[in-house]
Amino acid sequence: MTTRKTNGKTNIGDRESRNSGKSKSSREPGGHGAGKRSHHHGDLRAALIDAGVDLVSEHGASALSIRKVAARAGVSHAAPAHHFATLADLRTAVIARGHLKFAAMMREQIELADASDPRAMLLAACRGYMNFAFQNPSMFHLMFGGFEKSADDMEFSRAAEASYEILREVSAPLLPGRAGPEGNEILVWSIIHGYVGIMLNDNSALKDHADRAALLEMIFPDLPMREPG
Amino acid sequence: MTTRKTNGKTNIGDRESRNSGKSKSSREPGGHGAGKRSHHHGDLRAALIDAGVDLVSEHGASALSIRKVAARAGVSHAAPAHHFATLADLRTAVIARGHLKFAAMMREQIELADASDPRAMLLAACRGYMNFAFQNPSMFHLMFGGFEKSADDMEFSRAAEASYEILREVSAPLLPGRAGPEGNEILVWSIIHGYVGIMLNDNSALKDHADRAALLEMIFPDLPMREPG
DNA sequence: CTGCAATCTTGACACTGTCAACTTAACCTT
DNA sequence: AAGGTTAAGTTGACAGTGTCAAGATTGCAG
Repeated sequence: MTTRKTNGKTNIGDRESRNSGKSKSSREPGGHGAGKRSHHHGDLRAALIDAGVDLVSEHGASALSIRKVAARAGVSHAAPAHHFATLADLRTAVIARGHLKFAAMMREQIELADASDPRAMLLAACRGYMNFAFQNPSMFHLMFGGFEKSADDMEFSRAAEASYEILREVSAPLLPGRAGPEGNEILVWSIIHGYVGIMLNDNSALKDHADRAALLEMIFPDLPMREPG
Repeated sequence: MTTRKTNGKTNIGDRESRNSGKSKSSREPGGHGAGKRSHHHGDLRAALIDAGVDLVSEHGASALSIRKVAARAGVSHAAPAHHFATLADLRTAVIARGHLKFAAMMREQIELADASDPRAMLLAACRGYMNFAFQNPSMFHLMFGGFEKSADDMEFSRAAEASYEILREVSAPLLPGRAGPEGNEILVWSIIHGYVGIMLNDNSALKDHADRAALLEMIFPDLPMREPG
C-alpha cells in the first residue's frame, strides 16, 4: 500500500515567467563569445541546464526529465529538442555542470591547505570531494551512478577530465609502491570514491559516523609520500 | 541526430507461454515451504523477479519496468501489482536477488583460498566482488547506483546484510590502525567498492587495465594483519 | 526587402506507473 | 458438496514520459 500522492501539482505548465527581470529590449546581440543566446528566449540552453540541476537536487537523479526542465524554463515540451536531441544529451550537460562544481569544491579546499605539505593537499582535495558528494548526493549519483551519457559531448569530457586532473595532481607526490605510480593514484581515488559511495548508500551501521572530516584523516593508510620541498 | 530505433518490437504482449512445460494438473499443493505458488500462475512473484534480472542484465538498470516484466512472464500489465505495489518494490526484490548472487560469488572465491591465510581470504573476497561487478555491471549499478528502494523489504535487508557480513569477516583479521577496527573495515570496503565503481564508469585512462586480478593484489596497501594461526 | 535557417509551438504516438472495476479460481466454512 | 470470501488475474483508464512531425515565428543574410 505505502503512501501515495493522490495527484499533486497540476500547475506544471505555468508560462509568464519568460524573461522575468532580464533585459528585454537591450539584447546586445554583439559578441559576448560562447553563448548562443540568439532567438526568442534569452539563453534557453543554459536555462534548461539550470532547471535540470535544480530538479536533480530537489527530486533525485532520475527525476530529470525533458518536459519538466522545459516547463521550468517556461517553454513548450518540445523546445529542448533543438538544444538536446535526447534525454541522455540533457543529462550529460547537467552532469558536465556537476563536474564544474565538483572540481571547484575540490580546488576550494586545496587552496586553503598548506601547498608545501603534499599530504595536506591530498586530504584537502578529498575533503572537497566529500563536501560535494554529501551536499549534492543526487548529483553525485547522476554523475557516477551508471546513467547513460552521450559520449561525444566535448563540454562534458573537458569538465570530467578537469575533475580527474585534480586527483592526479594531489596523487602525484605519492611515492610509487607495489602498484607503481598509476596504482597509487588509483588507490587514493578508490578510497575516497568508495567511501563516499558507501556512505551515500544508507548502509545502516556506518551511517552515523558524524565527524567525516576527522574520519577522513583516519581512514587513509600511511601512504608513502615525497618529502616536502 | 544519433541512432534511433524506428519502432521495433510491437509484439510485446505475446501470451501463450503461460505454463510451458511445467506441471499443469500435478500442482502438488502440499507444503514445499516458502513460496506462495497458489493460484493461476505457477509462481508469478519469482517469475517476475527472474524477468527483472534478465531485463536489467540485457538492457541496463533503468530498463527495469513493471510492464516489461509482466509481458516476459506472460501476464497482463497490472498483474504484478498484487506482488509488488510499486516499481520501487519490484526493484528492491530484484536487488535482493542480486545480493544473493553477489554474496555467492564472494564465498565462491573465499572457499578456493587458503583459510589459514587472512590476506588470501581478503583478496579472495575482493576477487569475488570484482567478478560479480564486472560480469553484472548493470545489476551492480542497480544495487549501488542510488535508485530508490523500499526500505521495509525484509528479504532485501537480509540479503544485503549477508553481503556486508562477508566483508566484515574477511576484514576481521586486520589489526586496528589509526582508524580503529571499524576504520580498517571501512578502508578495505572503500578500496574495492571505489575501484570497481571507477572501473565501471568508463573513465578512459584507467579502463585498459586488463589484468584486474593482478592489479587487485598490487592496489592494496600493506595492511597490517594478524599472524595466521 | 526577401529568403532562410534556427527556434519555438502544437499535436501525435508509443510507452510508462498506477488506480479502479471486474472476472475468475482456490480455499474455507457450513 | 454448496456457497461465500478472498487472492490473483483481467481490461480500461489517466497522467506523465521521450520523441517525432509539421506548422509558426523570429532574426539575420543576401
